[in-house]
Amino acid sequence: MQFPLIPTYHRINYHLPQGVAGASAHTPMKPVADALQKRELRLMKNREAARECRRKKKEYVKCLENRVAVLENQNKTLIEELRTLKDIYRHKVE
DNA sequence: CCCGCCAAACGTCACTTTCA
DNA sequence: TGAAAGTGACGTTTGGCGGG
Repeated sequence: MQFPLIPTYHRINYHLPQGVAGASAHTPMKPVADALQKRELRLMKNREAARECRRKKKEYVKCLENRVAVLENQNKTLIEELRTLKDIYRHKVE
């Protein structure tokens, strides 16, 4: 994979809100600063959201794995029990 | 040491879902 | 219905480990 010189998400004007990225010398710079600040806030929130999302997913997967382990044990026990009962039955009919 | 490789964690974007 | 939160996908970074 090619390593981009400047990753897209580090480019200053990347995906600024509509009508802001191309601010010319004639337009005041404040809206640009506001938009940048807004973008930074959005990125920060999303960063944290992504972390939380991964944490929850990891926890969920761990729960599922625990459940699998429990069910596998139950299954083993039941198979063993069935074997025992079959043995008892066989001895009775003999 | 210094690589190359791998897995896990990360940041961002784009899209979806939720909720006031 | 629009803003905010949640999440899948993708590319990047990081840290550990074995082999030369």
